[in-house]
Amino acid sequence: MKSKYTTIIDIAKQLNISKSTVSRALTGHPNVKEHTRKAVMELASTMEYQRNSLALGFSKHTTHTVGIMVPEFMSTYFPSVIVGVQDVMQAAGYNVVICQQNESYETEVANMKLLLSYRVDGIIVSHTKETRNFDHFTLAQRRGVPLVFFNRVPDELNVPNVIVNDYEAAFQAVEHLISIGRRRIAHLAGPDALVNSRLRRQGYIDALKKHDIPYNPDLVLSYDLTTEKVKIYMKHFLDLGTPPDALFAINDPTAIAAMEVVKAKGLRIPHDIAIVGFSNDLSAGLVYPGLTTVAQPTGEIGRMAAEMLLQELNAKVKNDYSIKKAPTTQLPTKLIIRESTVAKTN
Amino acid sequence: MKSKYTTIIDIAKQLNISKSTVSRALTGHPNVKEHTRKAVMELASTMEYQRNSLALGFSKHTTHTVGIMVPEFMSTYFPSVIVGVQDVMQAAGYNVVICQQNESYETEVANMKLLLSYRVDGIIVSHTKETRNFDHFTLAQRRGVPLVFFNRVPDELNVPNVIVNDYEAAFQAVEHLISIGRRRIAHLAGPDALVNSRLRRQGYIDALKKHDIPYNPDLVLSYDLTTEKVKIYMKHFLDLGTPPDALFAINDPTAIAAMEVVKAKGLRIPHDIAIVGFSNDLSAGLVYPGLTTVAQPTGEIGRMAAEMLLQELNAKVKNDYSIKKAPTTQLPTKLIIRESTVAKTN
DNA sequence: CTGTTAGCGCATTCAT
DNA sequence: ATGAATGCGCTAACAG
Repeated sequence: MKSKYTTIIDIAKQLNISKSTVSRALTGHPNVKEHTRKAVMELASTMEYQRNSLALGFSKHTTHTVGIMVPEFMSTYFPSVIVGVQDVMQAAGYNVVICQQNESYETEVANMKLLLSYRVDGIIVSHTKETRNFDHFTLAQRRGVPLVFFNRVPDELNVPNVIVNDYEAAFQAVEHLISIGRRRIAHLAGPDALVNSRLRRQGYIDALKKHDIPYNPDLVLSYDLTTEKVKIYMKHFLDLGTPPDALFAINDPTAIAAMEVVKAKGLRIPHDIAIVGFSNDLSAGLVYPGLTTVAQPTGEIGRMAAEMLLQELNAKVKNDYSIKKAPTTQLPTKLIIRESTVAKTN
Repeated sequence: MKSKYTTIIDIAKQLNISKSTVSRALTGHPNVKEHTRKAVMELASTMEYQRNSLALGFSKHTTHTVGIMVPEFMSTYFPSVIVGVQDVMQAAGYNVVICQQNESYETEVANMKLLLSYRVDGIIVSHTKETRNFDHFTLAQRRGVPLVFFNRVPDELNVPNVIVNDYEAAFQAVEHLISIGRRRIAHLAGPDALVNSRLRRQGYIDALKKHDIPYNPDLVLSYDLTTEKVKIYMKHFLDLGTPPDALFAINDPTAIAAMEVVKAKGLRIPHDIAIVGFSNDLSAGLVYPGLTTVAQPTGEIGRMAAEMLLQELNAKVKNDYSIKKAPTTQLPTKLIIRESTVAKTN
């Protein structure tokens, strides 16, 4: 099968020189006569030569391409991290391939195999909420493909990662609720399998403890991050004999879905129930009332993850994280106070 | 340089058979003894054999991978189209690689070259707002790589595409504003270079005409889709001697930014000014008041675009759109009426 | 400065 | 049912 793409052989034939010379001219090798180089460049341009990265990666065992795997991208969190990653990687001469898992473990495994089969040089990952088995990640490591995790970092793996202090951020968020006089604070938590979900819950618990508010398990529900469940669980909270006067939600979509339930029931936010989310999704500033939430430096998270991956890629001797501790970068969060906790005083 | 990846040669050596046999076993060729096949499969599994797609695509001139290029993904529009594309393409056995242009023409050209250099089999595209030159698209066509456009489809190119009836949808949206008694309807339009921007503006103009409302150029501004500009232009509208009593915005982010300006000025929505957006972004239902907007079937757009691309890929004889008309699919829109045009009657 | 050659991993055609 | 040989496009080592 003859491809429509121009090859260096086509160029070489036309110019009556060897393909090596063409290759050298094209890659900017010093040992090429200026005249020859110019001729090659010109012909390559008119013939619209398009380098075959498959052949190149195939023969060089390196593709100058990295993958980024995210569990979903319907919130603004992951897209803005991706933009940060692209910034840094492209500046460093790498291509970035984006894979989206739709929160499906199977898709995650399939995408990992896809990236490996295309021999990407490294991968930046945030795993799905379903992921319990991490063999596909260790496989990459065994193949010498460095990984950098962010946001959802498995406890089970010793890998370089970029995180925020979920525990501390949650602690502060709940302290804020306490500071505005709330005592019956409910928490809609994420799946226990997610480390950041566990950390945020612990921050919640410890903040209560610090302020001598007894921990009430009835006010905490872990759920699978689907909107329908929020409605059910939130209704359940509101139907309690003594309903909560505040809610700390695992993330902004959860908080916003909960707000809908509260408003539908005719309760006022924050008067009857104050609400805090997490991540400062774009929509947090748009909903009514504005959602108090923990801002994460998404672009910076992406850039840092990319920097860390570059470190791995450029290491003269590959880091072996089966024998030494993997580096971690912790970035600061910031509590953004809006009207869902503090009503505007006009 | 020795790769850490297992190859069919490794397997062949261990089993003392030829790599041809291994290849046949792995690809499910009929002519392999059951015993041999089983041995190969088992060893491949224990050695964690990972097929080298580079080598395969390289020798077969086909990669079973398609690209999708989107101008941005901070709104929910493009991500949900992508999910639709992935649905169909993955079911058809194709891999999907996502590229994001950040609304930059240069990035678009670079990403196109990236995809071509990786020899993707086809590409689904929505171009950036900056794109005026389409050579990178015709290049793909000349290379025999089929393209399918959606949302932003260049007039200049005869290519398969999936669209909605922007003209009709805009017409209806404006008629809705007229039906609630508005006569001074402003329009924040997008760049003229975008076909759908021009169509929406024409729908706006013709709806006015139909209802004998004189077209007032002072009430129409085309802009570059950056939030800062919305603030400036919207303020300008509101400062007019007779400010508009309604706004039809090119898209939801524009409408939402405009709402902020209106609210900051102490005006009421929809009482003083009614607002309509376009695309039914997730945030349209979250802002206060809820934004009336034109819903687009995003998932279906992605699925259709993928179906059309599969048609091209499976065509026994390549369609030559320099001599015949490219197919187009038009999907229905739906005006979603919320409180930004019709206040709730409690 | 340039040409020749080997080799990357795989499917495939041609032998056997 | 299996092995040997070929070619895909490119870079780099080697030879001049």
